[in-house]
Amino acid sequence: MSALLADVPLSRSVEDYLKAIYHLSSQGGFATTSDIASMLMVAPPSVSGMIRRLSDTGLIEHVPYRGVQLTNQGRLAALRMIRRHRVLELYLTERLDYDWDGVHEEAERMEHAVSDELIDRMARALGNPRYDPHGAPIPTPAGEIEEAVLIPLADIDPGLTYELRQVDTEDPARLRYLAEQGLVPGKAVTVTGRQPFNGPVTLTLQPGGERVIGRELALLLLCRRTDV
Amino acid sequence: MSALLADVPLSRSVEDYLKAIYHLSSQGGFATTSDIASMLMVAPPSVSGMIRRLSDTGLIEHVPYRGVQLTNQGRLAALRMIRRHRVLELYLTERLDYDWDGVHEEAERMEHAVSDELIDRMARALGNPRYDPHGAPIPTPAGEIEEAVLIPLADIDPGLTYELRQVDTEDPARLRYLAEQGLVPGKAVTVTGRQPFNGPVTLTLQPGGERVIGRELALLLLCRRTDV
DNA sequence: ATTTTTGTTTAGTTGGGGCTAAACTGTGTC
DNA sequence: GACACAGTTTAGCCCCAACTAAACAAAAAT
Repeated sequence: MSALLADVPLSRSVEDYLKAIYHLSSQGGFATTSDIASMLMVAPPSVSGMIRRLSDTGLIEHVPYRGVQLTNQGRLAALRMIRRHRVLELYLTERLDYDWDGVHEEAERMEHAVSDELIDRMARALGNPRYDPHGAPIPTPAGEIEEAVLIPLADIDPGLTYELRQVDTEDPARLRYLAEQGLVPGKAVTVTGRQPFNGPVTLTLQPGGERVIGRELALLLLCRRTDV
Repeated sequence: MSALLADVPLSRSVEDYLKAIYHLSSQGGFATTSDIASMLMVAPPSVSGMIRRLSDTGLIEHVPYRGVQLTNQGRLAALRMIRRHRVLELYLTERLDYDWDGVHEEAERMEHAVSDELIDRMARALGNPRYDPHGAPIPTPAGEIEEAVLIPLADIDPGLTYELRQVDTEDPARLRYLAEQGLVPGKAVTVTGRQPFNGPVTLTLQPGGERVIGRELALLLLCRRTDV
């Protein structure tokens, strides 16, 4: 009964809304109209209109004046888009020499046009990878996604060793800067000092050495404890 | 003055219309409303509407009740789409193991979504190829395309040797059959007999051997003289 | 407990790109 | 020259997905 409606192909817009709602409601709560609007760069009334259509087709649930959440069906559709996006990003960097700061835009357009078949072929060609170039987990074709508990570098315990697992931005300028600094997934990091009042964080990279970065960036660098 | 209008991105539909008009008017003449309609699977009035928009933006010229032709600007836009399509088809077959009978549909959707950048990267990865998997010439980024004079196998002189250069269909069933028969670009062929009244053609393949094919297919197989 | 502010929704409009039904043209036939 | 017919165009409609302006709810401030 979950698939009462057939697999009607979704429009480009619908796919974008579902992805946005997925990201905005990932930490449990509701995605609000204005958050969706600003993420998609449209006016709030446009979002209200789309919310009506999406909840009519059963992809989201809407609590007026509070926000929306994905239904199971909607979450699956969103995860399918996220899989597409991340496989494409990885394929473009690995096989067509894109830089990790340039793939987002290209993948953003392609994800709406390619077939599941192509995505699966790309994934196979890459050895069914689990992470995209920014360290974000790639959902499986069945819609399962790894839910790792990661801690922003801004908040990790000084002295302990962590692995930088994921860089949580698609902004080309930030990504370029971080790559220059060697702050890429897989690196081992230890925080050696932190200035008060949201000041910069001093850290040691292995391999690499000393770095000082601002809090804004330190919030984007998601880490995991490695030593016990 | 040819580029009075900026490089406004064209819609998916507009791109499809330009491609269709290019193909239909390639042998000199006008593309008619109903030919465009049946090629794009839309109703004739829809074509009339689009013709208005395209000629308003200067991409085509319209002679009422006669048909349309591409302007220079329109031809360039069409050739850009054809380049995209053919590079994609070749990339998918060469790098992602698609069969030559399955690439068309995928390329058809992707060609509207990818950047010129990606197409050029794919072309570079393939060594700037000149022909797609069906032997059709790939336009250059500047919009130049090879205009070879090819003769349908149905019409070639018996006894002489030709090279099969291009297979002029995208129909998966026909393509599959032709591949099974070894009728792929690059093969050397000699016609050894032809039945009257549009009957089948008997030919020898090198390498391969004897084949008998109907006239319908023989019209799709485009050949070039090889011996002097 | 009102009032103000902020955020959301409804109402009404626009443009792209389809559609059907009806009017019109051009061509070929008697 | 008149007519029939095939093909083209116009008229009028629909859906999607955006927009602005205005009405409405909820939360914050007085």
